[in-house]
Amino acid sequence: MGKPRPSAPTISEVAAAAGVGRATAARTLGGYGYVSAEMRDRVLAAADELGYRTNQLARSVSTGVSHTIGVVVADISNPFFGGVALGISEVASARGFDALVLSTAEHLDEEISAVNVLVDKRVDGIILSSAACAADSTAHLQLPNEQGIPLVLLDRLIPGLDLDAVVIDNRAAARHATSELIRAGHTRIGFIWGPPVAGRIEYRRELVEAARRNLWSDGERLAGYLDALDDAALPLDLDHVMLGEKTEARAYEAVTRMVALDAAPTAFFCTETDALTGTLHALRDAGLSIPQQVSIIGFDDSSWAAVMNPPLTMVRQPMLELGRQAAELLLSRIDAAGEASHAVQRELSAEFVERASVAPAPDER
Amino acid sequence: MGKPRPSAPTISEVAAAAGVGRATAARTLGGYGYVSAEMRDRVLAAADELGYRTNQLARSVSTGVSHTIGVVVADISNPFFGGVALGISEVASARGFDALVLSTAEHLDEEISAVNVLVDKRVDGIILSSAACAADSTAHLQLPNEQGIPLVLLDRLIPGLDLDAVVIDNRAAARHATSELIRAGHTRIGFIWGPPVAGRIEYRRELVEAARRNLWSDGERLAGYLDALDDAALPLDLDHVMLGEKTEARAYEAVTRMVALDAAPTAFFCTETDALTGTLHALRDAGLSIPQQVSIIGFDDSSWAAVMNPPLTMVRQPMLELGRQAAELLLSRIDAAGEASHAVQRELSAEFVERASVAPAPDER
DNA sequence: CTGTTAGCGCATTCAC
DNA sequence: GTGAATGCGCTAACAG
Repeated sequence: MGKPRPSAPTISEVAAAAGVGRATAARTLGGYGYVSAEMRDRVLAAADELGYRTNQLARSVSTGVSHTIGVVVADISNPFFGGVALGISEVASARGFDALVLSTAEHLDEEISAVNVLVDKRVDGIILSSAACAADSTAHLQLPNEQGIPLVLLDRLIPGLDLDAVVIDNRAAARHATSELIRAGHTRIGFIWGPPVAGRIEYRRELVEAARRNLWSDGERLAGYLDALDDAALPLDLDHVMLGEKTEARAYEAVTRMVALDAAPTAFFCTETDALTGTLHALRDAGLSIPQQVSIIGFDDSSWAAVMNPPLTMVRQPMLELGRQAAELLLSRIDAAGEASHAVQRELSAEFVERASVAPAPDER
Repeated sequence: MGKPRPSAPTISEVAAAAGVGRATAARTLGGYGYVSAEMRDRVLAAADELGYRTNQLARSVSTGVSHTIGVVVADISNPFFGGVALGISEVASARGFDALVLSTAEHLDEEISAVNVLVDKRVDGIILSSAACAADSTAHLQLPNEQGIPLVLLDRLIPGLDLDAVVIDNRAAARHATSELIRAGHTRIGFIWGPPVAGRIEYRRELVEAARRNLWSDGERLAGYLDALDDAALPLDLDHVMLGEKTEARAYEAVTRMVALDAAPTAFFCTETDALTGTLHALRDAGLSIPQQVSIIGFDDSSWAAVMNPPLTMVRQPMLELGRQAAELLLSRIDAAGEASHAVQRELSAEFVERASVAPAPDER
């Protein structure tokens, strides 16, 4: 037993010091059961005399409740997940729960080990934003439930699975944004941040297929873009959708390539912050001005977007609310403790923030 | 004993199923002590037959080690702390530790209760960015050490206390940024994000005093600004430093007021993102162009800064590295387990990222 | 109301 | 090598 700690007084020591039985000390210190006022005072006095602090770990193994929830996201430094994490901890801590947060860098194997760690640490529940897409490779998402630990999916659904989830209506948001561009007269709209496929894609069907094999949220945004095109009976130009690795640098390249096309897009819809900054960079280097020559709409509003020149029209996601609702749902599951009931899926809607980066399409050149 | 869990097999059950003693099962499952190959195989087989998972909580109460560290910051949704948190979890998880992260909203009472929670949950160490400034109100920072739990301060020092810490050289960074403005010919430089004092301030001494009663990092940045002014023998104009609540809205008001002055600043140094966006807003509404009419330097570089018009010159803080080093220091303390040795204070330096928002001061009007 | 006693799941000492 | 026995700090029946 390696116990290097300076000692940390136990309940027994407090009981001894107060001259009462362990149970009495345990009751007053644990705040349960009956105990007379004077006994309590003696115990309390002895307790803070010795500097007693409850060992929650020991309590947890005894009660089976850790008052800790697990949160697994791709990247806690991403403002989106940061906002979500804050929302979660707000409601969790108000109810006496703390969050163990793990980042997976979007790697499935890290996600799997994160879930294992959380289960082993006996968290009372898990909120997880999965990188898994296909319904295969999702065995780790079953594990918690098998162990009686509620799990709620965050921001990304897994099509085949019937699990609790709280997400954003990405598809509707993307459809709306794209249609706003169309309404302004644009017919050639670049979609930045496509599915990360390697080769070239020839048919729409392949595109949809590729999207479906990736992050749910990304796929939904692409679907919304396609919806809007269909609504307006506009053709899909595969040269106008970015494919490949999702980095700012690749977005830059993609946009640079697109603006050199004969049928260059006159507007861009960027589905993530890095996609947007890459696009902005490319547009500047190409000498194109916003919104006179090209219109633009981004995703993930930030205080920066409002101070740009021009202020950028954005799709704002309710990150805090997403976190809060996920936490509330999870806590209600924890309260219900195993009572079966089918999966709940909540969908929050994103807000369209209109500013000044969308203008009527320029005349055809 | 409320144990609603579907059962979770224990080491004893595995031992029984494998037909060996508990200890043998414990040894192979715990990976310690001697055990013959065939016994091990039997145990392992029984283990995954039953779906055995180690109860780390129970192990922790037994060993006194939880393999969990606590991280307490003001706001996990702030990209700065998000970056720090990522850095921490990178090195922590590589060593088998997970992070319990708590946000305090810069409230001292929440910070205190956060520390208590962490101590009670028996984390192996704590990394904390404190809102405490004066050396009073810091009793909670002693608690962990008394309990044998290492604590390392992050980003903010507490002047009176001799604790481990990893910080940024805010003063030097601010001094450098300000001096760059001076070098460009500016003599009236606005400092946005001052100490949050209520009334009016008449003397430099009061200003320094007010800063000292607040966040260490903020005070250092102000000190660096003052240093640069002194270096150049420039007078301090108290009307050029923002006082009051630190919000984007107040920054907007402060800048709006400053640009209306007879002796209006021709440059601004903004020490935080919200201060910067507030300033940018105010400048735009005042019809002032950057950098022709006013130069500007911000703190906390972001990918947005590079795509602004003009690209903004910024002070970039090594957030990830700050987190990594704090975690490394903490883990080394955990390894050392109580061996006394005096406090280590590491100081990382911020990087000055020169872009295009600083230009020579316009001619005096 | 109080104290005795028996767990919780795992680690660890010590005879066999 | 192996397994019985004891302990970690706390909760929780159960008598008194």
